[in-house]
Amino acid sequence: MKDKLKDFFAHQFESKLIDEIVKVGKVKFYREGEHLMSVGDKISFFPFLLRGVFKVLSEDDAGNEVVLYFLERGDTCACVFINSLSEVKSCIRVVAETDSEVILIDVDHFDEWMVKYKSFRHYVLESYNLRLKEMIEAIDTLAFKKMDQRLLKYLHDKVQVLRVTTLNTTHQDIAYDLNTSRVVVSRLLKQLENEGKIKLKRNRIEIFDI
DNA sequence: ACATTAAGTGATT
DNA sequence: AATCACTTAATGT
Repeated sequence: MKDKLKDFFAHQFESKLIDEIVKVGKVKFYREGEHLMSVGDKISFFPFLLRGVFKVLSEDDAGNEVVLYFLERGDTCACVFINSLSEVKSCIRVVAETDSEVILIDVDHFDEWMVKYKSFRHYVLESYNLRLKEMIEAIDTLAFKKMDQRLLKYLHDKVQVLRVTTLNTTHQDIAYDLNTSRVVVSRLLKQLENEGKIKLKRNRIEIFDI
């Protein structure tokens, strides 16, 4: 297991840092649908995603939720960084899209590593930048795009991160992720099917070109 | 065969 | 684009 981790980080971090990660990190498995973090959770660790896909959602008091972006191998949750420094509670929900493997590091190491390791600083700033970009993209689609375009982006993103052409999901689940109604999703999907872009079956969507 | 859940559709706001 | 009310289709027991 340790060698596996070393290989995983080898191109990213200096070896001393890798040793520390291996020493203090705890590897954890998440089943599809399990929460890595819920709204209101106190953040006591930060994650490196080793395998699998997570989706990051924003959720309000009324229970409305919207998918912001997906996380994949090598990613981390930048929202955590903001919160790592102070004792803030999570403003987002992170849910496993597939069975996943994560290495968790206690936030206590964060400050120290930021000072000690250049590669860590770079990694943090880079992923922060990346998440910010995705966040802006998410805001953009939410504010300016109509539902048909939002659905297209959703399907596109999902196919990309999961590296599949067939999604095993229901119209209702998509509706939850986009915070709209099932009927609307069904109609828009039907339209895409008529355009020859997808093929619909029960609990399944085959995607040809998006 | 029957019940349950997913998906399709017209009409209305 | 949302909601209602209803139908049809697929799937599990």
